[in-house]
Formats: sequence, structure tokens, C-alpha cells
Amino acid sequence: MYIKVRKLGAKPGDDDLLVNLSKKAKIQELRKMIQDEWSIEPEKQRLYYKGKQLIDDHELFEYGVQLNDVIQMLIKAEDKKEEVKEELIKNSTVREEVVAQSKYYKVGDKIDMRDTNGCWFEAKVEKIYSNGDDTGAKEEPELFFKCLQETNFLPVRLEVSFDNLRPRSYKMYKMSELSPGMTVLVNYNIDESKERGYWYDFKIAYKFVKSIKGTLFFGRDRNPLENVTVKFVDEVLKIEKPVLLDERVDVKELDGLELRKVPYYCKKCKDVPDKKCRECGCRVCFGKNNVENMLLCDECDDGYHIGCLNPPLTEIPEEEEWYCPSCKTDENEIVKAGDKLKFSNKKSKMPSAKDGTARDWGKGMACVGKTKECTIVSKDHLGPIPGVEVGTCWKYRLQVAEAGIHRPIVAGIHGRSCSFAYSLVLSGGYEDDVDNGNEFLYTGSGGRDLSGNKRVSEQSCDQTLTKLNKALAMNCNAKFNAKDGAEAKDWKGGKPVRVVRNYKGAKHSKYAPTDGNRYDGIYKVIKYYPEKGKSGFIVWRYKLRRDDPTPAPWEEGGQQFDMIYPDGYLEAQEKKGTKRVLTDASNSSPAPKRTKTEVYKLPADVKSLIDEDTGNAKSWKECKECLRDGKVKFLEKVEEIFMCICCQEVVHLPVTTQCSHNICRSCLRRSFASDIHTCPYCRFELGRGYEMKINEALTKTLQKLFPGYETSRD
DNA sequence: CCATGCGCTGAC
DNA sequence: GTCAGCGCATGG
Repeated sequence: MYIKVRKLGAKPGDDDLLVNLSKKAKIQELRKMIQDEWSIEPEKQRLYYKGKQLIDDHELFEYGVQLNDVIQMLIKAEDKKEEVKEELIKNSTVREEVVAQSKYYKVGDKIDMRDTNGCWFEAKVEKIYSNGDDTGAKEEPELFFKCLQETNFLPVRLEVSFDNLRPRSYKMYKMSELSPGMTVLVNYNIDESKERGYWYDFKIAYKFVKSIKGTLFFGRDRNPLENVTVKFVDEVLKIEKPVLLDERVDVKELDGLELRKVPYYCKKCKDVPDKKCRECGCRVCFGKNNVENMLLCDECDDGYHIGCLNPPLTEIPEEEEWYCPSCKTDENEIVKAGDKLKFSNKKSKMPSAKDGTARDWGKGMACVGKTKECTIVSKDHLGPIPGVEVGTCWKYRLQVAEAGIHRPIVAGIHGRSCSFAYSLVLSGGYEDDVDNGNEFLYTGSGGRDLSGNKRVSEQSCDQTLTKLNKALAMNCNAKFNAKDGAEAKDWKGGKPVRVVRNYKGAKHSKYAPTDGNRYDGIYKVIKYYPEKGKSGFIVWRYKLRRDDPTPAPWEEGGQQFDMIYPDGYLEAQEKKGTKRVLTDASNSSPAPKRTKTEVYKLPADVKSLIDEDTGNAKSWKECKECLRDGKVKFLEKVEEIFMCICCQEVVHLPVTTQCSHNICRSCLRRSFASDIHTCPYCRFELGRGYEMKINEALTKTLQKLFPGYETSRD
């Protein structure tokens, strides 16, 4: 498995260290590799993953580190005093606190406070005290300020020194007011410079027409990060200096000032208020309301309304720690927060946890998990996946799953016995398959002895028409018959099945790709019947025939695209290659060629439709900027731009409002609470009895761009 | 929770 | 080339 190490503040991809490690590797092994490559002693490496500091003697696996994940590294400062200071900023001390007075701040003040990453957060002063320690601040070095973050979500309480505190910024600069040399407060994302991030101090070096470039200060030591381009130039704030209480003038602007934008707390629901969310909402009711009565599990971080618990609680429990019903079961194993990592019950029960396994399972691609998930359509979506073309090739099944084409990683059929089959893979794993390209005979699953933790085996008993076999039978446009099977009179009326061919099918089929997995389009079940297979046991057989407007890859006009590899895979292979050359001069296999991205040219019909859609001229302009990055990137952008704010999917029968927002008509209708209709996105008043006119041009464009768009909903 | 599964690769 | 046997995703 390969992962990346990135110095805190480095640009993604710029100076990332790609390391090939087993997921069962210990943290010290990772440190050793960092030392070898970057000459940074292990003691000086502070490694972070998902907010946890990585500790020696634990495996990457235990922290849940996955393929291509990024480990952040902060290089520890030489100075011991600095560390003490950091601790002071971070944790409250248990020593006696004496209430104290500040010349600059009083309790209740709206301020900005800086955390150890150098990010400024809106907060209020809760308490000012001294405990005899020196905080190292220039002014009022003896004082500690206990501040509570102001946020719509879960507030953090920090105790900061004078230097990490200042009056709340409120003045928004106009572009014309900015000039080189100014130090301002900006929004920036250190990991993904194009995304929204947190708020940092920033010194302007250059000013361009629509952007500013300069130095960003981040981290505890205000490390300068040069050549940073700020994306959110409309949100640049003036930094306020501390003012003596005697000289203070009240700032009216602070009343009713909205909180500054920060990255979504929840990427799933994009923080849309009142939208129920199973990610960030209560685990029982999915509601996000009533946050003050929501308990967070100290183990899994999931939230629960006290009233939703069984039995419900009437008030927040006194104890500092609380564990949710699903984590509480292994109480004796729970380790205090900040203490060593807890060994999860599940992981300790896995076969690899036992000694005696000679083989290291964590190295290759055999046991890695998904790093992406297809959310364009739901898991039970029938038909093509918008944006995925016939002829698309992926190296691994895992990627096919991530693309949403065929979700299981091993199983050949994806479906639900209570509905239909959605997709299948022809991989030559069953001896009774017969592949003639436009038509093939597929074999059901089961009838095999999988004991001994196996995934495949030879047939050893009769198959039944249940589970996945039943699901695939349901696609056939005929009355379900679990005894004799059935045949469709009108086969095209059956439910669509996405079909993938795997290179292993080449054993018996000339239609299989030479490598990887290829999406071959939509097929339908003509008939299904039980029959004695080559093994002598009964298998269920399914006859499928292609029903897809796009020519198949083997037909005239059909296409087969360049192989898609997992992110970072080729780089990792390349690296392995060079390593081998260094140690063993005999072998120098060239690294696989990278595929060049080809500029995508819009088809003429799409182009004119886009021109017709004047209401979205600005949005389309933004999308078109991605054309040079290729078709995939362009479509991703279109998806992003034209996502409905209510249902989080590509807008369906969209209405374009006067305020230039696109919302599904059904979503818009649902959002109207009173006679006065407002835009659910920006609250712009659309007027009484607003006529929800569908944007025809946009609808048609989306249909053209995403095959299957029409059927992708309802 | 448990059962299922047309992948994947190191070891032999 | 063959094959044992792992974590993972998914459904029930």
C-alpha cells in the first residue's frame, strides 16, 4: 500500500513523499522511511492523521490509514520553551486559577482566537485568569484567556495567551483597497488550495486584477508559506489590533455579523440547515437540531440526542466521558482520550491479529479499501451511471466499484433479492459461462463451499434461485418462477443490467479485454433456467442480450479508452521501479506510460444548448474553464455547479431562479413554506405564486452530457 | 450482527 | 504457473 507524507503547509503534490508500506507497518517504520528520504530524525517528526497524532508501536492499520491517504507532518521545534508554550495554549492546567483583569479585554468580548495551526476562529472571552505561569506573550504574559468558539456546530474551548487573541475582524476589504505590503485575514485551504479553508494571516506581495498572491502564516510558529494565491478575494478582512479598554469605541458592525465561512463540517449534507443527515446528525433521528442536547460518543464521535436514546436521558450526564450504545459494549477496553490508541474489538478479532500468519497482507492492492464513493446515483440505481462511457477501462475491480458501475469488490452480481440486479461482471470465474459478445450466458452465484475464508471455490452443491440469483431473475420481463425459470416475451422491457468484462474472461471469450475491467454497456435478461452444469450440480443460467445505443467496444464505431489506474498508483510503481534499479541493476522494467489528458471539445449541439441557457451564462463559463482538463474533469465540474442545493444531486427538471440558482422543481416546490416564495439557497424573494418554469435548455444539455440522466432519478 | 463473494498477490 | 487465504463491501 502506498501513502503520502506531506509537511504541514506544503502544497498538495508539490513535495509529497510517496512511501510504500504495508498497512500493518508500525509507525516507527514510517518514521524511518521519512528519515531516509528527508533526513529528519524520528524524534523530530510529529505525524498526524485525521486529527490523531500517530504514536510508535501502533500499526497504520490501527489508525485506519488507507491507500493514498496523506499523513501530515510537523517538524518539532528545537526549543523546549516553545513546546511548553504550545502545551499552555492547548490544554488547561490543573493548577489554581486566579481570576484576573486584562487591560485590553473583558469577559464577553467578541474576539478572534488562534489555534495551534495558526487558524483564527471567532470566539467569545469566557474567563480571564492567571495561574503564575508565563505564557510568553509580549503583553500581559501572565494572563490566560479561556475562550469559547462561536460556531453553528460543535464549539471548541481554548485557553490562549494574549498573542493568540485579538478583537474580532469585521471590516471586509474591497479589491480596490488592497495593496502589496498589507497584512490581512484570508480564507485558505492548506491541503486543497482551490477549496474553502480556514482563516489565516496573510501578507500581500502582489495584486492582480482578480487575485492576490503573497505569504500565508500558519502553524504555532507562524511559519511563512510563500507564493500563496488566495482564491476568496471577496472575503478579505482587516486585522484588528488590541485596544485598551479605556480607549475602546463600540463597534456597531459586530452586531448581527454573520460567521465567516469555513469548510463544511459535513461534506455529505454541506451543512444545509434543517436537512436531516445520517452523517452529522443524530444517529437515531438524523436531525441536526437541538445540538445542545446532543451527546457525542467519545469513541466513535457519532452524535445522539439525549431524548433519542433508549432509554432516553432527560439531561446531559455529569461524567466527562460518554459512550454511545454501540461502543459501550466493550467498556473495559476503552482507553482515556489522549491516551494510547484503543485496540478496536473488531480488528483484534481478525485473522491477521493472530500470530503465525507468515504473510503480510497489508502491502499490495489485495486488501485495500475504497477511497472514493459514487454518490451521483444511489446504490440501487438501474441503468447507466451518468458520466461513465461504454468502453471505460479500470485496472482493478475496486475502481469499478468506486465508479459506481459495479459496487461489490468480489461478487459477480450486484443486486437485491427484493428488487433487481444492477450490474454484473464477466470474469470467467464460472465454467458454465458462454460469451458471444452481444449475447452471453451467465451463471448464478453460490453452490460452492467457501469455508476456510475463501472467496471462490469449485461447485459442490446445487445453486438456488435466492439472493443475488433471484435479483438477476427479477430483471427478466416475465413472471418470476423459482422452479423452472422464465423467458421474456418482450425482452427489451426488462430491467437494465450494467455489464463489465474482466480480462480473466479471456480464457473462454474473445470479447474480454486484455487487461483490467471494461464497461460494456447495458444488457437485458432474455431468459433464465436451472440446468445441470459441467460440475454435475444444478446451476442457474441467464441469457442476456445487449440493449445499448452506444456501439460495443468490439463493434465498428465502438471505443475502448485508456486504462484508468488508482490515484497515485503509477507514481508508486515508478518509484518501486527506480528503487529496484538502485539495488539490483539487472532489472529495469520501464514504468507504465501515463495517459495524457486530452482537451475536451464540446459537441456542436451541446454548445448551442449552452449558449441558449443565458440564465446560467456565468456558471457555464466556469464549467468551460475545465474543458482543457479533459472530459472527466469537465463533467465533474458540471456536476458540482449544477448540483441541487436541496437534494444534493444533479438538478432534475431544474428551475433557474432570478437569483441564478438552479433547483429541482420538485425540491423547490417542497421548500416553499408560505405564500411568499423565496430561493432556498439565498432567500431571495421570488414573489407570490412563483411560476416554476423548467429550464429546458439546461435540461437538454444535462441529458446530452450524462447518458442516463433522465432515468437516473425516481 | 452474520453470511456471501467471478479479487488479489506473496509464497511456493 | 498455481493457490491459500486476507480485508473489504454489501445485503439480509
